[in-house]
Amino acid sequence: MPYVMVQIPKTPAAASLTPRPVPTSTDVARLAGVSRATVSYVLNNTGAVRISEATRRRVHEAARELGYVPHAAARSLRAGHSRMVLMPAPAFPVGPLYNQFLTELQWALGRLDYTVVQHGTAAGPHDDDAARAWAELRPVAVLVPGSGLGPRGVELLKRSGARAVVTLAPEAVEGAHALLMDHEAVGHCAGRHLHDRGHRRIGVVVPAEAGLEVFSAPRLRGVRRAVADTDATVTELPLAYDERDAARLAARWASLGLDAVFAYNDEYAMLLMRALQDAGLDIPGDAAVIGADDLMLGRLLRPRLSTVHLELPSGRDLAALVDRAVHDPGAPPELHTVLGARVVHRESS
Amino acid sequence: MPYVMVQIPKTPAAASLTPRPVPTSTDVARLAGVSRATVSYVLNNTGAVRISEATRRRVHEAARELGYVPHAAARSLRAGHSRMVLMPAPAFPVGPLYNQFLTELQWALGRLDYTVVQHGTAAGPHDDDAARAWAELRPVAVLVPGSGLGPRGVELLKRSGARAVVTLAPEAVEGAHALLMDHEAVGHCAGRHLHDRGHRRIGVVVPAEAGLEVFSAPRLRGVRRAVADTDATVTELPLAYDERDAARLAARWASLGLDAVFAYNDEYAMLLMRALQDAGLDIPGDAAVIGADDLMLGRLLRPRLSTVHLELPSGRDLAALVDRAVHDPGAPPELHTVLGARVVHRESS
DNA sequence: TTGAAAGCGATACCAT
DNA sequence: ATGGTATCGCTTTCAA
Repeated sequence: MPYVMVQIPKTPAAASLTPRPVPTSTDVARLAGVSRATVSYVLNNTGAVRISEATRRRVHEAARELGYVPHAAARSLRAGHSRMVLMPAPAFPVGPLYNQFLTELQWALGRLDYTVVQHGTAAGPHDDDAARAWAELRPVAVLVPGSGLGPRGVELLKRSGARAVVTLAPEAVEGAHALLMDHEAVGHCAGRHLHDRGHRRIGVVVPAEAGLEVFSAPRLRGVRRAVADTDATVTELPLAYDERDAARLAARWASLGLDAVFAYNDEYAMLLMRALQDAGLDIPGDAAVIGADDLMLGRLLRPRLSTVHLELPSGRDLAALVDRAVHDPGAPPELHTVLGARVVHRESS
Repeated sequence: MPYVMVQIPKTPAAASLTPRPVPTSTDVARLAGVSRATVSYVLNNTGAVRISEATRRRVHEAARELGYVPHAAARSLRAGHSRMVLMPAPAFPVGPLYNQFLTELQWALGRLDYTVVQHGTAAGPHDDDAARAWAELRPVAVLVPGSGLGPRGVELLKRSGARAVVTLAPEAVEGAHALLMDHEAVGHCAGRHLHDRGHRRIGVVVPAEAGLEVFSAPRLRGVRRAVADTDATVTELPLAYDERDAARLAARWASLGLDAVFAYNDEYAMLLMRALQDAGLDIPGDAAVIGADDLMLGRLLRPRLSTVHLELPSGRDLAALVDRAVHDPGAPPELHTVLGARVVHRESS
């Protein structure tokens, strides 16, 4: 590590030679002079059993003194279930929109007394190994962002005790609840908007970055669908998220003969718009530009960036869905369409 | 939920009336006609014990047929340890920089065979409850972003078996390894840059958004320190991340009598710069602006945004630190300074 | 009001 | 080469 490094001077070297074993409820019981059962009763406030105030105090005291913390694994092993909601880390780079959604969701599930846990192992395409890794933790519910989980994975999770499996992706998976993020609708919106405003030769930015095809492909399809049966054409425009590639694209803009572009999202839109302007093109005169995600960013550009505003489900609603599903695992999968897409027309289109 | 909803038509209603219990190693043993011990040997490829090829096949077969997945809780209970690295969700809104760092880190730890788990419960300021919640999971290591964990929390985690506690914050915590993100250095950089270029009345944006004080306070201090013993003044400028507030600030700009501003980061810088431009001010003539984080965004603005480039530790390095610490829990805490900060001078300052 | 003991699922030692 | 069994930490039923 190429950084300054300092050893803390004062270090009681002897302290950790024999690291004390982690205190268990047995230790607490011994110190308090009661049985393990009593410890459990006191610390869990078991209603059905009455324990004298004096004993309670002694137990709490002992627990505090030892720094006792119950062992979640042992507990859920005994209980036969946990309240862990597992969420694999998304396989795609997440934007601010999605991030806020995640935060909200975690908070909402926390309020419902679930423990939210993001598992570092993402799902490859139809990857049963990933599903198995998640299943080992015996979560009560699994929330999978993006594709990558197949029907077999869902079955595996359910057979491992997951009472609810929810996917958050463009397409539903057999057996799982689905929050359908209809990215085709996003493209469709944008495409129709551009067509309505008289544009006929439409470019669609497709990010070169890996992991984004999940979103970019349906968005492209959406544009195609929007102008099908018209005289408009749709041209795919691969673009990496860096200035050089944007400049290159801008340089050959004239030769492409396009009059409008749906730039995948606001960030790519900004990148491309800047490159086009630097190449001397007028926005929207020479080329209309529209992004997506409705980031603050777009409002600050000149001309102000038109965009497709996306409405993600609220964390509270999704948390409620999970809770419902956990309570009634037998219920048939719910399929929700959760991407409200609408054009916010500003000045760039 | 205000969205289209569809019930999947085909639902074998009877299938889940009595949800089959989750298969255990006992079930596998029974089906394969062997003992649980043998099952364990086979599935874990135990080297010390030799099992006939025929038996192995039968066991694997049975496991596959039942969809058997080992129970992580039971396993780690028996083993007395796990390879879970726990990371509380950061309490502050994370930017793209930090996000990429996290992704890289997860990947690197995964390569070292750790299971990375993000716990939804963030730490309040010196909140022992949060620490307790994490300790219940008996992680082998805990990685805490931001402040919020006190020495007591560290002690609690260690007494619960955590072999490494690493904080990622501006200040070290007694007993824990620390990756010191020296945000004061960021402010110092920016402050000195502005001063060197002849600016004397310096404003410093302090985001109004909650959770950001952890970063904004030391950055402000850094600027103050940079111009201490000079004739320059430093003015604190509270700013919410929205256009209205930025416009308000821009409107009273003249009355503030400032000639330069360190805008906390590139996003706030863009917001403010736009507002100032809209108010008719020339950048950098009437007001020099510098941001931080060196986002792509800044290069696309006109004038191009000067910024403080931050060098975060590589995920691989941090993963290595964690691994080292896990192997030698007795070692004294390492203190690393991990924010390489340097000014990238462009056109806005 | 409290304690003894069974059992959750997986593993590893010690027999056979 | 395989099986019996004690054990990890905790909860809960049943007895006292």
